[in-house]
Amino acid sequence: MAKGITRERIVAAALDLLNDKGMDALTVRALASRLGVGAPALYWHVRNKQELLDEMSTFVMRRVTDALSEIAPSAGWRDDVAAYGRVLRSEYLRHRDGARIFSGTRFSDPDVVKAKERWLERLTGAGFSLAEADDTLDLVTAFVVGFVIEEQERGQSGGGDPDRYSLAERDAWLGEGAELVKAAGHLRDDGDQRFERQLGVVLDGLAARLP
Amino acid sequence: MAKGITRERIVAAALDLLNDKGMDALTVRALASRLGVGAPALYWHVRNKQELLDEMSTFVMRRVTDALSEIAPSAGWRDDVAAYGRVLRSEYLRHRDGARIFSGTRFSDPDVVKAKERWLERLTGAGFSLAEADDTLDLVTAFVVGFVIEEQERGQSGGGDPDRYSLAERDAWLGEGAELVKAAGHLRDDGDQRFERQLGVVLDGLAARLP
DNA sequence: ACCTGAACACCGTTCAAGT
DNA sequence: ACCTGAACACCGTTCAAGT
Repeated sequence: MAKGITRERIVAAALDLLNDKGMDALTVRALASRLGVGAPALYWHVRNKQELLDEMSTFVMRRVTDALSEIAPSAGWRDDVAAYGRVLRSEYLRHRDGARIFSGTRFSDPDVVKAKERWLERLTGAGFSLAEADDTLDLVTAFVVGFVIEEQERGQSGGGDPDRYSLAERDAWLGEGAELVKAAGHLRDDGDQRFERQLGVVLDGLAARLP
Repeated sequence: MAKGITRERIVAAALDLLNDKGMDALTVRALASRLGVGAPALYWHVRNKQELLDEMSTFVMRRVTDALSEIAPSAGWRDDVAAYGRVLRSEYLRHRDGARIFSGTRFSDPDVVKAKERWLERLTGAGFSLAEADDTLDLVTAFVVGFVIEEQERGQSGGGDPDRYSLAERDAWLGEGAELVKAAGHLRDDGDQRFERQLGVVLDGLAARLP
């Protein structure tokens, strides 16, 4: 039943399965059964599991570039770069462990890479040299990836150690001699706010490079 | 022969194996045979594979904090934070896929977390509020993690597609309509230099938050 | 062209048994 | 206390065979 397996349906089901059960449970057999077929059936549409993972990455990155290209160029480079960072973060957040799994992966689709062109145009148009524009995108990407990896690790830490991040338990676990660490833990606010603040710092640094 | 397997020897051998053969080849059986014992022997010293991976993370992070505490406080916060970033990067670089594997992981040793205390002291002493100091360390950590993930992915891309990153092939693969992307690719310099430049941007942004 | 059934080599883990 | 041998359930992948 529900036949007509296609490459796209496989990728979509794989992303669903990843969100439901996590990376360890993303197995060829579980994926196949979710699609109502036997495991070997998938090998007709996909060379091997690695190719499936690559396809998933490409799908996610294509969503990123689609979302990015829907952003109308705004008043200045600062808002544009901020929007870039926010979109990248929110697309990573859609998928369990998205930043760790889908960052720094090679792309099997040239269009994904070519989407960078528009952003280099905007930034060089705003007064950045090409090298600076390239650095800018790299830097913001690196920050977002690192930020969301931490964020997702903390969020869905699931399973083994549920209240490692409960403040009281954490304070006790830290013991003596870490008063600032404890106090900082209690100050720690919402992920969105921390992201905006830290993104602001990066943008300030970039602004300092412009005439 | 060569008995006397201990927890530390297991972790060290696991890190060696990771560097030699990569994450996929880091299997309990391969690790055991490298230590001259059968696979079940490891389960006397370690509860399961996840605990082994946690122990590896803790080991790596302890090296980071050791390296960090050997840095004498310098003239100003800027050099201190720069040194923090450089040490974190170089320790990640010691291990294949180090940034992806060892970032954002939970720590099984309170001392590793407590090492943060010294850095919060330095930064608050330099005029940052506690919240700003916490943001500062988070931001630099996030940047380094994201940067090194990309760097290591590119570096040892090994296996399947060896010259995806050869410039000529890449230009051809990109096709038409991505002239800035191509030009930026040719401008791209050494990883150390890109790291220092981008770290400098982050530090400039942090400086803008100080009185 | 697309899928199944059976099989292969390998994996993490357990457990009785040895020393 | 520490390790082995044999076994279990599961994994990715292949391949002949079905339709």
